[in-house]
Amino acid sequence: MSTTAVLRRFNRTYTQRIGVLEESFLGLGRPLAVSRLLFEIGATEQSGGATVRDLRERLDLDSGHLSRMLRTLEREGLVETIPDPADQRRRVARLTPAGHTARQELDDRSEELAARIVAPLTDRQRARLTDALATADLLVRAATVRLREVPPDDPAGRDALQRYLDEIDARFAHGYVTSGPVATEPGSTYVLATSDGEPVAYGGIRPAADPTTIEIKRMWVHSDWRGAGLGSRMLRHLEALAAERGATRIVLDTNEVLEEAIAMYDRAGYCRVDRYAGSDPHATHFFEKVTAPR
Amino acid sequence: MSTTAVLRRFNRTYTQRIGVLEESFLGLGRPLAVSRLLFEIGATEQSGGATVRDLRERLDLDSGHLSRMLRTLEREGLVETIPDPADQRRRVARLTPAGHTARQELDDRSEELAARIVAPLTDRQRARLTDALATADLLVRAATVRLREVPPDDPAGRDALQRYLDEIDARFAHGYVTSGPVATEPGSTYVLATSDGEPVAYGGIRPAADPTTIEIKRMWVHSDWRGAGLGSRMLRHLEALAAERGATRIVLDTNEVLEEAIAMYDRAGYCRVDRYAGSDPHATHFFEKVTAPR
DNA sequence: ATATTTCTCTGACTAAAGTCAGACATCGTG
DNA sequence: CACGATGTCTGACTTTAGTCAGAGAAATAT
Repeated sequence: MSTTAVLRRFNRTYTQRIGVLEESFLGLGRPLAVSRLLFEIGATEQSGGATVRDLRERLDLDSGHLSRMLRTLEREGLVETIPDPADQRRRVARLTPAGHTARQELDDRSEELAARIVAPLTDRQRARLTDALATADLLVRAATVRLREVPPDDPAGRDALQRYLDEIDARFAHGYVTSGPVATEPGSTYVLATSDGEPVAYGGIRPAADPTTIEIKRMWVHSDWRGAGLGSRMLRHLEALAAERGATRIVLDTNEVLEEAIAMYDRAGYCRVDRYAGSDPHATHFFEKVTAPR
Repeated sequence: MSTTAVLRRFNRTYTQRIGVLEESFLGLGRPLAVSRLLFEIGATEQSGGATVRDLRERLDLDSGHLSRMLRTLEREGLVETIPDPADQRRRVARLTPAGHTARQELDDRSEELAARIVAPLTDRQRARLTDALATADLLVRAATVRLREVPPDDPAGRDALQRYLDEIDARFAHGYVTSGPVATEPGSTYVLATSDGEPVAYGGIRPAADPTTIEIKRMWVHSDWRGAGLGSRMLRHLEALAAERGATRIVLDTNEVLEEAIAMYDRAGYCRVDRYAGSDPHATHFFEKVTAPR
């Protein structure tokens, strides 16, 4: 069966068998959406609560609708909203002690529901299901990652860049001298991949000396996401951008400590070349790929 | 990570990433539930349409609610309902030509959505996802199969019984003499497992001569469902019923052609014994299991 | 033939979800 | 400090969902 057929069949099974159960199980007197909201607020607690805007985006709700649900939860004494000290227009929602209790209850119910669903399975089946769902989870997440261009000084991009540097630093036995944030170069473009708003991959292109050559810079994939094909997807995306800009040759450099990256470049059809002009002084491996002129 | 944790995480991923997409994609002006209904009616077309009762069960809807949705579809000219010739109280719903078109459109959209979801994946990833979802589908279905007691003359039970006999017949090289429907024996209980209303497993118990012994009869698992652990689940269920009725010993017989069944009984702790009184004349293998008295 | 059960339908609701316009406060910028 | 942008809220809806009682027709049991 084709992937789409399997996906569609699974979707039917899933919504029918599990979606339905969920609603009847997690209601607890409240409408399901309100329960979900309570849950979501709780999920952001350690970072000091969520702003209304965050919640709206995460749950994809209308502003009026969300506001009303927040009032409902406040009336029940489960949530309190206070103005964000950093910006008084914003309001952050936080759970009250009673809210924590209610959320814990929800969590318990959810756990119980999951336990009930898998209860009829044998240990071996349960292990197979765990495996299958973990794989599916990773791949569905990977498939729905969003790539978008960001300015070089975008905070999420900066964050990704910092992690990239940290990792080289941590892996680099000889102590890597962080070169600090790069200045914006004309013609360079950076792309950020996010999942649930979290940066999961980053990379960019910049023109090289030769006008038909473009250099790929600062490719990074979040460590939790290695092996999900995100690296090659980002690479293909950047190659497409380079092609749009008329490049027929792509170069890039990397450091020997980034073994997975090197393997990926090999797989993606890059050839090892000598150090090229303009490469990073700390780089140890150099690649190029010549693409057919359009 | 535990199975429940993986299941819950997957559930979040799935509803957030795919559930949401689905609604925006498959609405097409109609409320989603109406679209689903249209789809479901179409799915039963080759068998001459679905009765209202069938639809109600499959979609788990209130009678009034469903009736109104059917009127909506009729008003749009997509569906027509006619009294069931076999039973004039029932009504069967069928798609009109326009309904077929609308359903096809839905189907296309659904296919397109699925294709879009998997588009960013590489071939290898797609294959992994297909695998994982097919496994998860089977296991989720298996986990949510419903077991219920049925009277010996329940039509679904009869159907299951017939398939059981057919299969022995087909496999039995020497030509099996079908013994016809068994008369209801006092104290016997039959259990039917259904998935989407389809019988997928069947079995029953009946008291043996010895009052502390109960015999398990007519265990059958749908061929599509072998290997999903349904057989052992049914077996455990019947054993529990037998225990409730005070049995401390369970016997059963089967035919050598049903190899998987024999393997299952071995795995489930049954010992091979000699032919016992009251066993089926065509049976070739006999088992017993002594359970601790309560 | 009468009573009972089964099946679908309508009426009359309540609850939840989702929309849209605009009020009001606050922030950043020139 | 005026001005546009941003962020949240309320009011005033419309649409879907979901419930429940009971009417009326047809089948089945007594």
